[in-house]
Amino acid sequence: MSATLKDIAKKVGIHPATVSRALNPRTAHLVNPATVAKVKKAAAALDYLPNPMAAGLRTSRSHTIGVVIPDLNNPLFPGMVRGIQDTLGRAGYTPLLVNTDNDPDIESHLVASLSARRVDGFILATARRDHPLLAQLSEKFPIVLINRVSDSVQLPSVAADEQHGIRLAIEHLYGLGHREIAHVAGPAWSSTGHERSQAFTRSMKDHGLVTSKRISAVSSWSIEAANECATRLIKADPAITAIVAANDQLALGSIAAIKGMKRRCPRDISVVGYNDMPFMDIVDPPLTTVRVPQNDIGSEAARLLLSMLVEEGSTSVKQVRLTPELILRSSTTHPRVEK
Amino acid sequence: MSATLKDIAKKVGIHPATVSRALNPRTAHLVNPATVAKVKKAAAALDYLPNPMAAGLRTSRSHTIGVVIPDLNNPLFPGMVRGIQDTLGRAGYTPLLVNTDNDPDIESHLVASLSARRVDGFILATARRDHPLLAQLSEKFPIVLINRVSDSVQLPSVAADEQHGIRLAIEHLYGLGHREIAHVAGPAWSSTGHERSQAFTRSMKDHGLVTSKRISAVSSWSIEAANECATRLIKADPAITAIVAANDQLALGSIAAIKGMKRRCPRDISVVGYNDMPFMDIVDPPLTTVRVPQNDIGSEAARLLLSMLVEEGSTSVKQVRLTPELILRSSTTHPRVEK
DNA sequence: TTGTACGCGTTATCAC
DNA sequence: GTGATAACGCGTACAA
Repeated sequence: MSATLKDIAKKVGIHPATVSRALNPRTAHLVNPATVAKVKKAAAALDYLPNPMAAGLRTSRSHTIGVVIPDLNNPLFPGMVRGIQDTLGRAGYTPLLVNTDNDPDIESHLVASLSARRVDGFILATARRDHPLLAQLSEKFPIVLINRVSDSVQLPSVAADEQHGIRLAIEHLYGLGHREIAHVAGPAWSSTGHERSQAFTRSMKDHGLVTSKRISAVSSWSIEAANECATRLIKADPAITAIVAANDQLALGSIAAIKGMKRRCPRDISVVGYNDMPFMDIVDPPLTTVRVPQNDIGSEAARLLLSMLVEEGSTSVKQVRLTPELILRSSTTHPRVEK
Repeated sequence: MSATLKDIAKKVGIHPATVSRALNPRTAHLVNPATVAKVKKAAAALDYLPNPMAAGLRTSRSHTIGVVIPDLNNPLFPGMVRGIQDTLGRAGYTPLLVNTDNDPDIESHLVASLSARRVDGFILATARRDHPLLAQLSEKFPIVLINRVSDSVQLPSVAADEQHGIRLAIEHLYGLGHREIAHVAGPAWSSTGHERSQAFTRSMKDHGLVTSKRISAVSSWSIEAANECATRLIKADPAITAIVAANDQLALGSIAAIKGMKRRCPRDISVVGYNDMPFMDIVDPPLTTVRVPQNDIGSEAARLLLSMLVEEGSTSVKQVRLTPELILRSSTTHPRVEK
């Protein structure tokens, strides 16, 4: 039990309402500066902490944001979550973090329980392209999507510029002399997988390169799935000299496939990843990859949501795209000269 | 604005207090089963969600737990956090997660703001061995320490059995034939670093091996620091055939040091890590390491804290130790036979 | 078994 | 510039 407004009021000899006004920055100007000072001193002396439940009950705002991600163990997310935590925290908001494990039922359940907690808004990082929940939810709450965009509903979002990222990868390979480039694509249900796959096709076309039979999608974002997928691609077309993978796990699987076929990366086949997860600089070979600014995505999303919380009226839907960069390491090199 | 008890009461035609009793599992037995049924139906129809702020204001319990970790980006923590989230969530509690970045000032600040949020308890994963905060905090709140124990105060904790983990590593190396084993220890201020270092000395003694001049502590848990540290150790004593590192990062730094001295791991020097971070199976060489059950540490800590919340009276301080296991990979082998 | 009455700590709206 | 008062939604001792 810590001190309350009433305690301070008693100590200073004024009414609790005045104490409330004095302590609230938005209303402090209505109060005599001298009494404000006295109140503040008394508050510090009693080490008063405002009770957010009482305030929330009155104002029906919890200063709390629901953050829904698939899985914290996926190295993609801790960076984003930190970005969110840091900017929300600075603004006096607390993120409530939950994991869906990519299960729509669990997701519905968790979103419901966050609603019960009276969150003031949501940041959603779930990856499915279509989701019935989105439309309903966005009518009741301010929402920001991260690391994905929505197909159906038009919603505020913060994501990497996938088109640009994939282009960086292909320009790099093209510059090294590669022409026979394949794509290990992400699952079809995934928003990022879909976008990167489309970006691949477009960028290849822009370079005058063919993609037919050179794109194959995995069923899940796993090393094993990518291993199979890449093996299939290489067997189907032995002329391939480079692979663009839709993320780092898929790149690692592709490298495993290359090794499994007794060929070498990058000597025989170059590989480019996507995301730059931790430790991608010390795998074998160190992975050339497109780095996504994960922290920035998180903090930008938080900023966007906070701005939506103040200007309720604004109808414009902001869709922020952050620019990725290519990190050059050892998994890419010139294609081997034919003997 | 969702429905309230009053709305349900009006719909059913009874008093709000009765609705409250009917909906609260702990008091439902006081109510006519027939009216309970009617109330539940009405609640579902209006999709009533209890307002936790109002309940919390009344009961002064927020059903919220402060979870304080150094940095979510450190791969050690996501697993523990998931364990915490999952078990707390099942019990109707919500974790409030904050990062200290190992800065005591930031930590004090965050703990204060979590207190302001009226958390019902704390799970602390901060690593410093001594911390003035602990004693005070533990008087006001139920606390569980994870991944560390406290030197000064006797507090409930959940951590890995470091003694056992280090012993596994040394027995493994000993069994391979190693006798000249060095230890790249963690920072002195770190609880785990300290414990593992002590465990190393003890286990070596138990095997009749000498440790003098074979232990050196890094100043931070970084690959670079370990690189320097291991280089120093090897230069000082070229007879060393194996290194036990206090965690995986230090193991990676040690391997880098070995490579940097134009020697090979494991051919010239074997290395054992600790933690089994993600991707340690695909670094070069794949790392033999002691796996800590991170999820279990988290869920066990949550369970412990929850039990403390119900039985306020209990004075016994539980200190749980979870058993790690050795993961055999390719960074260890027989010592090279002298020519 | 159900209704009454009150208070948790805060803030918004009056009136002075 | 400040005080009085009511209300946010819920839980609970007490009365009926």
